[in-house]
Amino acid sequence: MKRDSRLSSVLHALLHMAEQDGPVTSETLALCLGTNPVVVRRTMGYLRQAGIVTSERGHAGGWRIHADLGSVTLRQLHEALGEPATFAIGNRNETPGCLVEQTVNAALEGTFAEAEALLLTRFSEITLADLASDFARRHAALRHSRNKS
Amino acid sequence: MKRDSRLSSVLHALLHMAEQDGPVTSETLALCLGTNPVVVRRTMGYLRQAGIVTSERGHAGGWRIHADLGSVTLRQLHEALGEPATFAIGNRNETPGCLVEQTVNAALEGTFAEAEALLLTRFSEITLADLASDFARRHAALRHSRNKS
DNA sequence: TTTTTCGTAACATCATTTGTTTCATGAAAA
DNA sequence: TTTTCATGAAACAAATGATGTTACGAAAAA
Repeated sequence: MKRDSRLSSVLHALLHMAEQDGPVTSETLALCLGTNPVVVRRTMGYLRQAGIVTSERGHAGGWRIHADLGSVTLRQLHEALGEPATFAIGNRNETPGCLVEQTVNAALEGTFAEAEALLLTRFSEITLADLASDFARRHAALRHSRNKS
Repeated sequence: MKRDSRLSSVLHALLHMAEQDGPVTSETLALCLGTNPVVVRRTMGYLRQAGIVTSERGHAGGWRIHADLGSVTLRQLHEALGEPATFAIGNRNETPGCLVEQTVNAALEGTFAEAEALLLTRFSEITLADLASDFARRHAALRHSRNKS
């Protein structure tokens, strides 16, 4: 199953951008992500529409975070990306005439809805600032283990 | 995103089989599901391997449920199907060298794991018997509303 | 005016599920 | 024994959707 990795991508990009003072180009981000600048523009475009980042053209242009790291949640990013389908498992037929299938759909939908609600709740509890401090912790731990060895 | 609808399919098939006394052919199930007999065999084959159904060839052959309806949970069916990926959202790179990406992955994986655990717990709480009685309730309600009108 | 960089459209590639064709095999009926 | 009905399985085709690529236009700064 091919998974939508855009949330993962934009998080990766945003944390790299958070480490920089100035704007970061699509080219640079594409190198970080191992992809293509056009894909970066396409994906980051959703975040621009949501007001989370800005972009500037020409010399010294690129992408900037246009929000406080502590105020941007994973849920906002997920919404900015258009709330892509959460589950890779689904009903065969969304509007069945068959009563048996309606029964099956209802059971599965209820269960998926519950799991999705939990996922979105957790997403709304995690900010970019949280991830940035996680990263700082990992970075420090790595330096420490390097010094020891 | 193309969703895996096999769990939905086998549930639909199993409930139809539960309504029948004798075996049900792949041909009949394919008509119920709006698909192809070969697809039915392919999918039901997983349930046979798990011992949930049996199949017989030749005249008066077909598929039978080989378990008590109350003892088969959605989780067992999900496992029988090979535990397909739950989420349509995932990490871009599963084994990143980049520490930023490791941080992002860890955060997402933890969240997804929690949501998946909830989903599997709910799956383990729902049996075929539950769905069958749901169906009976819907069926009765439909007959009632028909009589009134 | 040249270079840099984003914006966008159009198309190509790739992966995965689902559907289809085909033939072999086994079991029961004629 | 032959025919019919059914599954088993392999191989291939179609459809879908994310991702990658090419190409060109527009804007901003050197």
